[in-house]
Amino acid sequence: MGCRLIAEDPRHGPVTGRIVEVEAYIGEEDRASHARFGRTTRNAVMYGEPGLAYLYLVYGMHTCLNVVTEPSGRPTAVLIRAIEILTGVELARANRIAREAALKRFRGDAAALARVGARIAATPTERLASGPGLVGAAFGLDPTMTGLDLCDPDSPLRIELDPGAGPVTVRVTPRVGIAYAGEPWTSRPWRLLVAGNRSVSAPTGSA
DNA sequence: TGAATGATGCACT
DNA sequence: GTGCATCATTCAC
Repeated sequence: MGCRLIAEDPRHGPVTGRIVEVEAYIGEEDRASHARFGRTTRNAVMYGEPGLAYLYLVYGMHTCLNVVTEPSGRPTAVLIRAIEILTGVELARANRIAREAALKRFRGDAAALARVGARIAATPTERLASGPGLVGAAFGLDPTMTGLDLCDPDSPLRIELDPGAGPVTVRVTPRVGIAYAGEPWTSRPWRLLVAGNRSVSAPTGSA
């Protein structure tokens, strides 16, 4: 929280933004975590070095970005749920449009594509990455980026301190979309968000 | 090999 | 507020 995410596009430059909402997934005992079944091919990187990126496809279409947080052998990760985009805004919009076009397979339906373009052009900048799937779309992320070192200043996908960020109030709530996990995991206050920030995901963002 | 199921977002009512 | 798109990953057989 309070750091910046930077995604370098070799052709079009970087998109950067401030992380304003995250969720923690802690250990195999956390029934909401991808590590709840133990180590698998998909989640192996969660057992790796802290600072590595873990990206996966959810609901068959959205890419979510996580950061491994604890030393090797203990599967923990933080899901980046929302970002306030600071630079590369137009590239972020283009990424959003491209992702949605790919998703809907318009097959040359120019009118439908134009409607998506118009809607995203009208989306306020602060809502371009206000959800975990939207972060993936706006920053042009995909699961093949798993394993990148987010702490490496030379990495095309990285996290840096944000000296420009002033003091903020951090609010905690239960995590979103994990009803299947059961108690006590559904109630654990492991979602963190910047209070009052307009880039926080709806609908619980106002909580 | 097969079936169930999501760490979601959008269109429509 | 409800329904749906869409498929990799997972577990059970």
